[in-house]
Parts: sequence; C-alpha cells; structure tokens
Amino acid sequence: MDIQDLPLYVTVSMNRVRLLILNAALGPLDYKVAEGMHVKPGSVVIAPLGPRQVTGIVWDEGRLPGALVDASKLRVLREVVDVPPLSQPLRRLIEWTADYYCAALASVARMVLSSGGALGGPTTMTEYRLSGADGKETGRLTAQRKLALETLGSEQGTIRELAGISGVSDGVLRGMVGAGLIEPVTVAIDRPYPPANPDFHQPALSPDQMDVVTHLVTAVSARAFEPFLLDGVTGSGKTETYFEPVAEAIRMDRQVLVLLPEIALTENFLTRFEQRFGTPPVQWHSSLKSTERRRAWRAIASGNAQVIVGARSALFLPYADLGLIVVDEAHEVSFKQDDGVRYNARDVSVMRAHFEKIPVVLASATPALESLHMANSGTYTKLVLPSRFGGAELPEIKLVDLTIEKPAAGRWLAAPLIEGLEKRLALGEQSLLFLNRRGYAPLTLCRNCGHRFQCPNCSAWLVEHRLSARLACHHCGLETKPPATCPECGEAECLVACGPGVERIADEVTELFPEARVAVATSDTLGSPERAAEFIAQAEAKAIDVIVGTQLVTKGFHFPELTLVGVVDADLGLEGGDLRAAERTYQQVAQVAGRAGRGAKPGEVLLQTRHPDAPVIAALADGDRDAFYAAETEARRDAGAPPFGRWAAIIISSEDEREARAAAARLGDNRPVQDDLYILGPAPAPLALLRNRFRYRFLVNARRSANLQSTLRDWLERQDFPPGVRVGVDIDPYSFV
DNA sequence: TAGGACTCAACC
DNA sequence: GTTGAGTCCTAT
Repeated sequence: MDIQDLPLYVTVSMNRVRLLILNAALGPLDYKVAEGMHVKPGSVVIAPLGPRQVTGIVWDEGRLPGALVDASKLRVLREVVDVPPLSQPLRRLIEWTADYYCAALASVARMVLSSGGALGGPTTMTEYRLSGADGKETGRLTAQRKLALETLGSEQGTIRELAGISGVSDGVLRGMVGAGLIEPVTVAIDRPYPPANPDFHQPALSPDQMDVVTHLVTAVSARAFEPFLLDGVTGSGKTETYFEPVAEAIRMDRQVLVLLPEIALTENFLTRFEQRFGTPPVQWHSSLKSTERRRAWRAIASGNAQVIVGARSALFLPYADLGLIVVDEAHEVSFKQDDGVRYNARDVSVMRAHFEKIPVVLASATPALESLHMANSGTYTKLVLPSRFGGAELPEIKLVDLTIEKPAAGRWLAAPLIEGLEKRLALGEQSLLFLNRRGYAPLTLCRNCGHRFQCPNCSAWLVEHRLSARLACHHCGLETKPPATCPECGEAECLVACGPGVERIADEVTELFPEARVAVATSDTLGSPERAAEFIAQAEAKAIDVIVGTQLVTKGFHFPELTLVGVVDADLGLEGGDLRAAERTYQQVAQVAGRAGRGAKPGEVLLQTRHPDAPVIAALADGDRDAFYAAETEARRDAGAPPFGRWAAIIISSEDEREARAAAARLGDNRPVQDDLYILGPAPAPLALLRNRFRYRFLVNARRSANLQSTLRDWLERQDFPPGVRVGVDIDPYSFV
C-alpha cells in the first residue's frame, strides 16, 4: 500500500512525533517530521527549541505523558543523527531506570548518548605506523627505539596501542614520531576492531567449572532472560569459567558486556581475555580519550564491538545485539553511582538482561545479601564453585586482639603481624597489609593550640598525603600545601599527624625492615590503567616485598607468591553505624584474605581487631560464611532492611544553611503518613557540609508492600523548592553520609 | 531615561 | 537548562 492510500489520521500521527529531550528540566515535546525524513521510535534527532537546537530521542507513541499541543504549534525536526536508533529494550530500560531511581528520563537518556560525544565530533583520527626509515640517517638509535622498530612490523594503531604491542613506553614512541621513524596516518574513526576468536585457547577446566559452564552456555544459546548468581570462593577460577559463555555468545555473533567495579582491575582482565580470545576486548571507562570513546560507542551501536569490558557506565551503551551480561565482583559498592542518577549497575544489569531477553551472571566470592537471597529463593539460578582452582587451599584467618597485643605508641602493627612480615621477608615471599585509608594520616592537629585542619567546604578533616606533600579533602577534592605554621596560633613546627593511613603504615614497615621493598597501592598511586599494569608487573616479578593498600587491592589480583595478608584495622568499617557496615567488613576482609595463598604455598591472614567477639569478626576467624550470612539475614529482617524492606535517602541541600533547614523542615511537615512506610528526619546529614552546600537528610524505610517511589514522588511534588535548594533522592542507598 | 539586576514563564 | 520579556531600581 502506498502512503497516500492510508487514512488521513494515520498520516497525521506518522507525521507527528513525541521526543524525549535530553534536558532534565524539559518535558516531552512534539514535532513534525519533514517530508522525506525517516524516523522511528529510538531515532536520535536534532530539534529546534526557541532560538536553539536540542538533541532528542523519538519515543514510542503514548509512553510519554503530556497534553497534545495544537498541530499549528509544531515545528519541523531539523535532522536525524546518523546513529542507529536506540533499541526497544534500551528504551524500556531508560524508562525503568528513571522510574525506579526517581530520576528524570532525560538524565538517564543522557547516559546513553552523551557519554562520548559520539553524535558529533571528528570522523577521523590519527594512528601511527613505522615510516620505513631505519633510523641510521637520523643518528643514534636507542635500545628502546630499536626494540620498537623490531617489534612493530606492519602494526598500525594509536600510540597507546603501539606501546602495548612493542612493550616500549608512549614517550619513546612519540619521540620516534618527532624523529620521523614513525609516521601518522589519518584513518576513519569507524574502522573495525579485530575479531575475538572464541577458540583461540581452550583452557583446562575442573569438573566443577565444567558444570557451571554447561549451565551458562545453555542459557546463552537459549536467548532468554535468566539471572545467575555465580558464587565461587576467591581463587576458584570464576573468570575462566564465565569466559566459556562469552565464547558461546561470540560464536553466535552476539555482543557481551562484562562489568568490572574498578578501572584498576581492567588491566589484569585484558591480559587474561587476550590469552583466551587472542585479542583484547573493547574497553569503556571514564579515562578513554574522546576519539577512542567515539570509536567504541559507534562500534557498540553498529555491532562491530563484540565484547565490551567496562565500568558501570558501560551498562547504558546502545548495544546492537547483546547476548550476555557478566557483572564481576558483583557485590562491589562501586557499582552504585553516587551522583547524578543514583543507580546500582548490578541491579540495572538484571533489568537490562530482562528487557534484552538474555542471561546475566552476577559473579562474586562474597555476594551481596540481596543477591544471595534472590538465589536462595529461586529467583536467580545459583551456581557454585566450592573450591580453589588447582588444589590451592583457602588461607587460615587468625585474630590479633589489639587490647592484648598493643602496638607501640604511634605504631599500628602488633607483634604477631610484625613477626609474620619478618618470616615472609626471610623466606622471600610477599605480604599484603590492608587498611582502607588513603594518605598518611586522617587528621592533622596543632600540638600547641589543638587546631584541627578541616576542609573549608565540607564537614570533614583534611587528610595528610605525605607522598604528594598535600593536605587533601577526600570529599570535594580540595588540596593545599601543609602550612609551616599553625593558621590558628601561629606556632611553627607544631603539626601532629593523628591516626594511620596506608602511607604511614608503609613508613612503619620501612622503619622495621629497612631492606624491604614496600609499595603503596591506592587510587592515588594506581589511578591509571598504565600505572596499575606497572604495579602488577612489579609485584609479579617479585620486585615488591610488602604491598600496603586500600580496598583497591582486595580483589582481582593474583600474586602466587603472596602468602601473608595483614588487616591493620578490621574494626574500621564497623564504626559509624552504616546500615551495611557488617556486610561490607565481611566482604572486604574475605576478599583481601583471598589474595593470600593462591599459588602452591599456603596463605595466612592476620586480623588486627579490638572486638574479637563481634559477630562479623568471629565469623571471619571461623571461616564460617554461612553463619555470617545467617546472622546478617536475621539482623536485616529485624531492621526491615533489604532484602526484607527498602530504604531511600532524601538529601535537601543549599549553599544557605537556613534555606536548606527551612526547606527540609517544611518537607518534614508535609511527610506522608502510612503504616507501611516510616520516615526519619530531617536531620543534618552526617556530612552536614559538602562542597559548600549545607545538607539535611531524611531516611525512609518502607515495607515491601509500600510503593516507595510513587510515595516519594507525590511527597516531593507537593512542595515547591526555592531555586538554590537541591533535592536528591537515593533509592537503595549505599552511602549514608 | 538608559542600563543593570532580577524574576518568571515558555520552549513543542 | 536557556532565553527573552517584563519589572523594578538606580545612576546620571
């Protein structure tokens, strides 16, 4: 049938589209489609709005609320952006995420589109290759340059890629560009990635692993939604196991998303992936350069990118044909985004898999209680890897009671831990000390007048970083040079560091064992993938004796020579009354303990604690995971906490303290009263001042029967807030500051 | 009376 | 979110 033959009303409705505008403050807007312009739901378009142009997404008819404006007011769409239309499952995911997390649709859609400037920007990028010059005429040829000339052959890529191939640093390669040994080549940005080979290297798997593989491969072939909890002890070979369903998806010519909690972990993952599939996967994370980001985005949207490994933001990419999602270390708190749209990538992954009708694997040695509950109730399929790969034993965990074994004044390591380090140093084995505190000391004060160095923008102390000679606020990023004199009383050389940070522990180890090679491993020292890779290489080459690290070192790393793990302060996470404190402590300690004894030699773990009888600490010492989960489950049930009830936080903030307090008080007066939901607050948030904004907080606890989101939305919509006041809603919060 | 600071509603 | 219109106020 020709379009002219259609009844008039159909033509009209086809002529008119409703857009989701990528502007949180704007509702849906209707436009007219120009003659000859082809759009369908999901199309990304540029629309005129007043004097400017905005980006919008053509949405499914009838799914965005709003009155129908008169046809005469409609303006004509300017253009259709040259990217594939967002798929129907992705559109449903955007709607679900906005609804569940009480966020604007536009804010969620923005995560899909603007996370890369993929829509505009250049269509070409610069790559490099050997120019053919042999270097003789350009003078001296250093060993590094020679190595690059020998290894690169006909390889072509970005400087970073060539550095990876040749094993030569970027700096050397850039120098070679200057010397004419390497030449730039302009290439189209949409050039394809090399294909992964599902049969490149088939590893030998244990019978336990094979059982799990069979389940997962079947699920990938079935092309149906099925959530899995892959529950495997540390060192059980979870990664190798889930690589098999990844291979199956590649064989089916479908895409795979692997979410990792930290960029620092990707380096290790890339290596293992390349060993299995012959080529590294496509990466997605915040430190990608804009051309790389654009290339990845477009390859993902076109289907050329097969396997994508990324941080949580990779979850909202417009995959052309997703066949499997894997969330590795699925219990990790960093999957929860704590600004903008406060989503939990672990939970949204399950929803994405649901809409895409594909399996999703949550892999962890220490699953979140919520995930375990879903598995035990049969909602998720539970797959278990009960033992370490290759016969390695889980390490024994011993407690060091700090009320008995007291470290010397100004020291933090007790005698048993020091003896343990000494023994490992003598044997030439490696040790890891874990303390979840960056910097040298969490508090600096004046010994003359007692002045405490505080952040001017936040209600938080400034943390001394001795390696970079700075006082830093870990909340707003403020950094200052430590002053020579006290700003309060003017006394010179009066500043005292209070409490330990990893740098201070590293100093203590160096004082105890001057010959030991000590490395500090935190986001400050391993911030970029390159530095993380360098650290891993050094640790594997046994160029490090003692690693002192924050939570960054608790997972993913595999150092066969590491036989001692010391937890400097196992009680740290239990302070502060956080609703998930016990679970997080359990997970962190169990994960860091899992770094020990992964090779042939057995591992030992020492936990320094002042509360050896606390249930979490006792469960860790007994190696009794089930007891911990059982006790925590009962505690959660009593508290109406997840998974038995739900929490939400509402933060009212303003640069004006009185304005924030007044707005919060009025919201408190208007609180909904229902018996399946109760509301605590308003109270000053634990971080009462953050980035110069005063903050008041409500905590909402709801039974599962309550419709939490719609109650919150109604409540907040009943009140107008002054322009300077911000209202933030955090559903299923992880941070309680 | 011109120009600046500010508020407010519309933008399809 | 941005913009332009409208309002009020102040400096000349």
